[in-house]
Amino acid sequence: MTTPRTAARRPTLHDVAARAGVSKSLASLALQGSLKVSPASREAILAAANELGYRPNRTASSLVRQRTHTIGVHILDLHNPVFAEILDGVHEGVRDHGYSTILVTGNADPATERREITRLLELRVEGLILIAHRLSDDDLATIAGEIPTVVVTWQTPGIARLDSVSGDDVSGSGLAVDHLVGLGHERIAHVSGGSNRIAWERRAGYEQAMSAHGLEPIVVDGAFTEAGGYAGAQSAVDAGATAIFVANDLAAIGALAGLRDRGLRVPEDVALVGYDGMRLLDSLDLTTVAQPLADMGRMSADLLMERIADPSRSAVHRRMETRIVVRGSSA
Amino acid sequence: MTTPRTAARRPTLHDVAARAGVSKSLASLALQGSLKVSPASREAILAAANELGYRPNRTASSLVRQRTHTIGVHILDLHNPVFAEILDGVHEGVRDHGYSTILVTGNADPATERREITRLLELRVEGLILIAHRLSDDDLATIAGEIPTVVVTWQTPGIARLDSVSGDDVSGSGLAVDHLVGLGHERIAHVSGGSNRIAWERRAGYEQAMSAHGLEPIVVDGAFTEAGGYAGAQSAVDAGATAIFVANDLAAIGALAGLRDRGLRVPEDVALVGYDGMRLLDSLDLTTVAQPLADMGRMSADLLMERIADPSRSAVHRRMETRIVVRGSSA
DNA sequence: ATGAAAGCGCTAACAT
DNA sequence: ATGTTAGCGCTTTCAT
Repeated sequence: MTTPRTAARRPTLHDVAARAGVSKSLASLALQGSLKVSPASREAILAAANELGYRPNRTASSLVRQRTHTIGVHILDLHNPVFAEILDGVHEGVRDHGYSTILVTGNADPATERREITRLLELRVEGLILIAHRLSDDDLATIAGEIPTVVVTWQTPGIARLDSVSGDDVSGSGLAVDHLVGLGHERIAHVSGGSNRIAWERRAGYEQAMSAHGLEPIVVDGAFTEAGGYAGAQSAVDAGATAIFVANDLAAIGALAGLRDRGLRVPEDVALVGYDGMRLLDSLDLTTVAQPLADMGRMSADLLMERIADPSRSAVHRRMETRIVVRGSSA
Repeated sequence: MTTPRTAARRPTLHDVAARAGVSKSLASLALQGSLKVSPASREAILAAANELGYRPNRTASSLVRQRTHTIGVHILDLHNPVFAEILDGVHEGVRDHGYSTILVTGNADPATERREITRLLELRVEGLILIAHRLSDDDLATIAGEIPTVVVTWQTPGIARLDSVSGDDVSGSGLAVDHLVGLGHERIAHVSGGSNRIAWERRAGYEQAMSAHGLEPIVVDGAFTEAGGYAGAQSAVDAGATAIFVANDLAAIGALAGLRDRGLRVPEDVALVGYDGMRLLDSLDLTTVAQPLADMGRMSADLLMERIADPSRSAVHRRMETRIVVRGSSA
């Protein structure tokens, strides 16, 4: 237990110095572990700090140092485990470079998201990693012009200084189609992910691959959510599909439920393939197009550090390798 | 697009004031939307701020205001969707009271966690919400003595000023056992959640309920992870169980896989019940003991606000209502 | 090895 | 309605 303090006010460096009988500056040096503080003073200062329950005030030190050693991270949606897996890599990378992170989320609401990212900027984070976002290109350009920024999950070419890390969604979808075709399926439906960049790319990849195989595409509306997958899968079977390629893993889990509630078995009656590669799908025995999630996070941290070192270099866009992980849902 | 700035330095209030031809203080007032600024000045100031791409520096304003309007939130593990659901409630509650949040996680590693929470304190957050943690009682007491703090998911009685929001894990487990007994099961196994407070309580609830029904408890080691549930479920069937009560939902998903890989069907061969009530389980058709997750988060924000208003009131511990949600895995 | 002084960017009396 | 002044808690020259 620490020593009681006089009501509200937290002890400051001034208090510590006074108690140790030294100047503020010496106390500051000592707490930073400087070598030019005599052992006696150091000891007295450390003891005083301890007795008072002193906590350095970072807002004050950031202000004078003009550095926060902090990276701001925005996550689109905490409910999708995919983002947590990307975040693992981000954390590891950022920490290795001696930075800390502040995490915020807009809960997939554009207005909230904008507010939260603005707050990060006002907090003077030294870099920004956006694990998916709903920002306009204008906002994105403004932000990237102000502070080193990297976007994970897709690329936005044409914005100066904005780096990105993404998978190749077009070819990834092709992998899913090829796999299903290889299994002998012809009526392969795609449950889309809605109206967003990633959903379009995955859909385009699906359509390209289908026509490359001389097959008729069957696209049904969906969303990157369980509910979207649930309804989408049912529409797909109504359209006569024997195999379904769902736009992401979360929706694929919903699709599983949609099929079950129709009394259909997977894979006997309908084959199912998802997209993203979240770990949970292993337990569910669902085939998926897997992205190297943690590596993507790690890579985004690395790119960010490079841009912090050289803020004006031209934008770099990294495409990560995607592969298909075949499991029981398409056996 | 904003006006280019002279290399690195961000514009300050000083720059804005100079450009608008007024004093710093007036610029400050205007940007805060004060009414005692003439329309002409206001306009000039806003225009200048806009042209310069001015962003208020929060570290500076927090320092002088002695307030951050920020609540620190620690999450044990971002991979477990349960925590994201609790967080929804936290966000909503905190926002309603005019605060923002800074989110950190220790990734279930005690050392990292301690560092992250320390950082929150140094950042001068005005309150702390711990959505599960691995802190020692000593650390917890120190922190709660310094700053309003509430722990979600379990209670730690005997620490002054430390509030909590939790479910009743003992009676919750009883609900699971009662349900399974009602279905005619007698060989009901429990896959434990490891060596932690919550796991012990759920196990104790299970054992109490079993003996109340005159049944022999069968406890096998597990963990709050998919891997734990996978192995645990297989041990349970080896021990002759016809029904399995798993310590949490994530492990229950693992259990599903474990049973599937043994060629066992759910619920025909083995009935399965989880604990937590995460939304995902609806899609998976898994029965679970559900806690009102978002409500728990919301409640923790409310308690925190009450404690901020009255820091010295005695600790309050809220127990939330738990209920069983029956689905196909125990039909 | 130690202290005095200046100042980071901002706000809040207190003048006027 | 607007400007002057004095800090918030800290770090960092620059003396000594």
